[in-house]
Amino acid sequence: MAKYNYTAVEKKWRAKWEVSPINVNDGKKSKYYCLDMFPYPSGTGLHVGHWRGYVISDVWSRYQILKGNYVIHPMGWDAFGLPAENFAIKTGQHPGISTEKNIDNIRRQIKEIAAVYDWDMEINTTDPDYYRWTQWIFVQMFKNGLAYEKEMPINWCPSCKTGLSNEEVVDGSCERCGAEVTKKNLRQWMLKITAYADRLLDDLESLEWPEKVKKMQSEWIGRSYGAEVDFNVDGTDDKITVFTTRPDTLHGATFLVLAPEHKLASALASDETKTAVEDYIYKASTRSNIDRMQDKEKTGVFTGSYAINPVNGKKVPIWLSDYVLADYGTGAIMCVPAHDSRDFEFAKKFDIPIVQVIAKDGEPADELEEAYTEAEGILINSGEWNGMESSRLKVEAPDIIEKKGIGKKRKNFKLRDWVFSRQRYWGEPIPIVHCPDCGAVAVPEDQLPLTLPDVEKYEPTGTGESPLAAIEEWVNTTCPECGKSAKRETNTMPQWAGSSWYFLRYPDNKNDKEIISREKADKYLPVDMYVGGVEHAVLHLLYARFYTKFLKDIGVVGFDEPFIRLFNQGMIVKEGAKMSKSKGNVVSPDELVSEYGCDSLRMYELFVGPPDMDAEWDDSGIDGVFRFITKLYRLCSENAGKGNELTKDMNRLRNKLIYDISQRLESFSLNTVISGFMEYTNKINDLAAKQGGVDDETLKTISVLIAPFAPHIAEEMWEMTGGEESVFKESWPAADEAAMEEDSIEMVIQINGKVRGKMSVPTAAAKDEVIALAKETLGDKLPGEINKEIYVPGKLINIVGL
RNA sequence: GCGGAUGUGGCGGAACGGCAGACGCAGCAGACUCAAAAUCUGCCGGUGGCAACAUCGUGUGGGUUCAAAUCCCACCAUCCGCACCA
Repeated sequence: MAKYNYTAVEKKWRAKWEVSPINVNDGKKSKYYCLDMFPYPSGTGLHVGHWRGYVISDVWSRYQILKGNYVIHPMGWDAFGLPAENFAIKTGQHPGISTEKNIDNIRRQIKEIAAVYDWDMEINTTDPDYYRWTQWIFVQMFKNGLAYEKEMPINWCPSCKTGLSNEEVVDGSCERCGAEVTKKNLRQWMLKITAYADRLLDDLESLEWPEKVKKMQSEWIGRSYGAEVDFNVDGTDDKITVFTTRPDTLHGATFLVLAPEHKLASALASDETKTAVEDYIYKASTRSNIDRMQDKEKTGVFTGSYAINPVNGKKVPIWLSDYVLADYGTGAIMCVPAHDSRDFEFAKKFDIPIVQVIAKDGEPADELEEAYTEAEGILINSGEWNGMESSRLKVEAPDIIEKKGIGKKRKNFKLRDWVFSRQRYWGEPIPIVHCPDCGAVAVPEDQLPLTLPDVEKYEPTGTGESPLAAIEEWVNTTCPECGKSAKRETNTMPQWAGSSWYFLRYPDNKNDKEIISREKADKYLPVDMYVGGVEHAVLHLLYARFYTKFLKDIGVVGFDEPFIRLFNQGMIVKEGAKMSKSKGNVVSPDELVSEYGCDSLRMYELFVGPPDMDAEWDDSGIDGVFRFITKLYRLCSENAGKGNELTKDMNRLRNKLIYDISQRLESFSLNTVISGFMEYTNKINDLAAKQGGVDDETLKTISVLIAPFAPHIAEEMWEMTGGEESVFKESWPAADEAAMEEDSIEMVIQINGKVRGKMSVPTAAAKDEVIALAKETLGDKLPGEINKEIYVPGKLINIVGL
């Protein structure tokens, strides 16, 4: 028996593809941009989980090639980052060296996938020719007022010794290392992502992304509509502005609460309350986020001052509490305990009056058991608003308040500006010079890239300065505007900087005049399909969308959204846990490839389960795919070129195969594509045994269909059946539905919904014939009295007795 | 607490409201072998039965329907996201 020598076959075809690429840009085909989230070149290398995503995108890319497209399918390296830097701290070796080594290893591993990556497009975020443009974008943002400096308390990771963005803090801990995040007052570079909040939210709708990801982003942006209302502080000229989404409940506001960090907080204290207030403010300032989040019970302190509710003139006490966030809205809220559960809890605890202003049926309750938070009901206890519908008033109140001159309409976002500077070494230097006379000045564009200098110590200082601050000859420079001596910015950019725009660079990666030519941007972008893990749902994907919108505004590109379609592949887990070096459950693809071949591993990666679901890895399962490939090879080698005739039965199978595979592939059901190949190969084998062989037409069809999944054996089969050029020069076939018709079909016979028999009927048979035949088949099982006969053409008959 | 996803044999998983368990792994039996590997054939949810067959069975409890893994309601478990955003 002919043994399938996958090693030789795979080697042979890789060499051929090298010489004559299968994905050619002839300028006439339409483009299809299929992108992987580029990897961080870690020292551990790839595991089978990484492979899965790359296989999925490669299958899709090869399918697009067969559909006649020119496919942009590039790969690169997101190579700035902490592991390389930490390794450098330990060894004293420049992080660029270990990075380069890791890239070489991972490139080698990725080449084992045999994906159709265009390696001429390769990029590396740590390459000065690349980060020149990362810096260029920053300069453009600076010039457009979107990059600004600010001294503020930021999230600080004491372990990484650097500031973090809001997005990088997960449950109060550092997204990277898990250390508890603290606050630190630092001068920071910020990006004004909030200027794009509306567009980032509204444009989500147009994207073909998983609903889950869209939802996560929209909640992260968190837009809400309402009003700002001014409360005068009784007996002073001060006023406190609050933000509320429920201005309809204004008459029910019986107290105000300010964040302890509010600028009036200590000024509001009276002589009697001074000690308690100062004490509360101090305690709040020292508590960590985690501490504050774990708080179940509300705390607070009365300031001793009162404010005047502007709609009814009532005096309401002003409290401080840390459940009010200083950096959202105005840092102060009006509290309507009857209609907000947090205010209710606070009012109960501190014995503050609760005034109901909305009643579901127009009748007030004797005593509220809990806050009624719906905006549905009739206004009561609300002066001129009495009798109005709360749902309507909720929408109209901002305008009414504005007309009365006691506040204004307002919308708010949860999204905060992006803390963009890091106090670490291994990142892009921020291209800014600080001049005592001119202030912050951008490094002129013709002087970019501003390259990362060598340092003696990579260790972060922990003082809020990056290691670059220690290099005097680098720090001391002259002002690009006035020429006087000045100092360079020593902070670096976060890792997200390079990944927020990399998809733009691939098609024009050697352009030394522009980030990308507008012509190429128009021709090759945006990305049609983006494949990667769901862990970037907010971070990377939000930042990349923001960058794209900015680049559109300055005319670099002509589109608003970088990624039209997004696919999140499920994680591969082992013993129920994510693969990691520390858990010791990493399965490397290297041995599997040498033992079973690339085609087998590719197919097995898909066969493990639905591509968007997590899947448990089990090495032994790959045997099944390997056996299938062996079987397929044997079928082909025993029959190819024998001149067997294409029989009607075989042609039916052939067309059904085309139909099923196409449908499953289009709907991204890649696991059932693989099982479909197995199923049909079994059937074709059986039929071949019965009729004495398989024809070349059928074998050719299989090789075209299987080409995206197992490209090597596909080429080999194509060649065996007489193909002279690559199978990828073929077109994806269309099924002939007429040829799929069976002469007879098997129908199920049910009595009262239970299967009681089966029968074969001619496809063309009419309803009456089928029912008569069913009754005959049932014989004495037929119920005496028949209530109903259900006939589902081509499927079943259900006879329902009385 | 809120929101989302998932729950089917020993295992991974199939199944436009229409034969539950396709396909594969593991297992069992047989063929070929001196033997093993490879390969091939058959069996492979539970219970009862020699068998034909019957009966139960898709997390739990209800419901809709001639017919429910699939639709509806309530609940349980696991995973993920958000978490005082006023």
